[in-house]
Amino acid sequence: MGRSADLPRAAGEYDGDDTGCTVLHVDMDAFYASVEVQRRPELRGLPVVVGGTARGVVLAASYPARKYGVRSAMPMTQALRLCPHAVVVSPDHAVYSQVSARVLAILRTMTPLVEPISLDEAFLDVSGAVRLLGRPADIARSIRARVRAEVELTCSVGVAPTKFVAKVASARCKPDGLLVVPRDGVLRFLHPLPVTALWGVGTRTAEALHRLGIRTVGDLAATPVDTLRRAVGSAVAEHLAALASGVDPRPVRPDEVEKSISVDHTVADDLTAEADVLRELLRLAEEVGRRVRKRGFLARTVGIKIRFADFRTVTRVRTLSSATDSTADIHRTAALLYRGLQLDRPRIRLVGVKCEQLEPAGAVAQQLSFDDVEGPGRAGPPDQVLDAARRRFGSGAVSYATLLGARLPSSPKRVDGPDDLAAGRPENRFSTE
DNA sequence: TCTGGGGTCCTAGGACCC
DNA sequence: TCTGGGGTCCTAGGACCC
Repeated sequence: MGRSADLPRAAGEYDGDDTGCTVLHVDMDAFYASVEVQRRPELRGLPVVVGGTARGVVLAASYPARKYGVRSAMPMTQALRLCPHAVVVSPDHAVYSQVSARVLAILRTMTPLVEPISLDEAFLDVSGAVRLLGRPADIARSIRARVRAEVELTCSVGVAPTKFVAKVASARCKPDGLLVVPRDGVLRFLHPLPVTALWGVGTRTAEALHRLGIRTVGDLAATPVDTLRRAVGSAVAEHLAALASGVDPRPVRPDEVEKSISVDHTVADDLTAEADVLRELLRLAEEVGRRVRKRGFLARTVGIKIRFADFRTVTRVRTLSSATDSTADIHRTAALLYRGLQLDRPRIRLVGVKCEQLEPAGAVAQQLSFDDVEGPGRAGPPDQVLDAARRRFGSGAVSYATLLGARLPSSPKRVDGPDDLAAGRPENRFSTE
């Protein structure tokens, strides 16, 4: 999403010689904004900013908007100060996913070795495709032409011997560009770049490096690793030293398995009452549980995240005695962790729920007991019924009565009592709207 | 200026076992 | 009676990426 450092444009600098290149990095240009312009052609040429609420950040900015200094991840309020006449569009992830799938389908006709990084970015290992499809640079040109013709969007492609260099190359030729960095041009290409171009150098690490007088990738390459270790820790030091000398052994991995599933939400108005927080935790637990079940996982660890009005953030996790995919288990654990914080009159802006230590549901030995014939922690029929109803009737079709209560405050005589409401306890009953 | 939501990886301390 | 070092698991926080 163009989050890397703003690098000077250098299209064509090394175009042509693709000796030693096996990796392509394909990056859609201003992806969400471009999709919105495509859906509404009257927006073409206008500053378009895709972003959520007043408390949100910019998810994508069209190139006309970038002329005003608007960037991804910038607070929405700041973006609108820079560009007051920007057209603000709410994100529509379902549509972006569909467009992304069409792009990925094109990439997979080139090679099965496609590693998606996000909806708008992917790496390709084309080392096995050259005999069939031609040189890496030709494959890159072919991808750009087909994405333009079939999806009617532009992308930029970096071609290089490693993932990291391919990624920097695509950032350097945006928008609508192609940049090839041959093996013997890697150091010449990397060393003049600012250290912030390195993968793994954010605000903090950049500060630490600047204190050592390191400003460019070349400076970093010339610094002893021991010096780096003292400044940024050994793992980061070794990682950066390798990247700066052009070494990046990470292969393109087409099938990464996720290690955690989480949902968090910044509320429009800070929460103060425990009942409201617990109700939000239930809503999030439902969502996380549904996704864990959809992926066929069981989770051994459940965690919460709480961010206060002053942006201080705390996390708590608990490892369960047996893995679970049940909304009730997830919510019960989340509520326990929240109560354990013993907060005194908190003002909370963000609440999150996370499942970790995921295991394939089939591979986990379920310990059966006599009074729990479904197996401890396993989703009982209610979760599955809810999941099925949502698939069939839409995500808003069914919900826990406690959550409905939040939307229907005046509903008369409900099935769950005020105690349940206060506790935000998931009842196994559900309602259909 | 006032900071989303989805993730990954690293560090460091403490518990516990051998 | 006092004390060692290594390995693994758990937890909290932080940096970073898209």
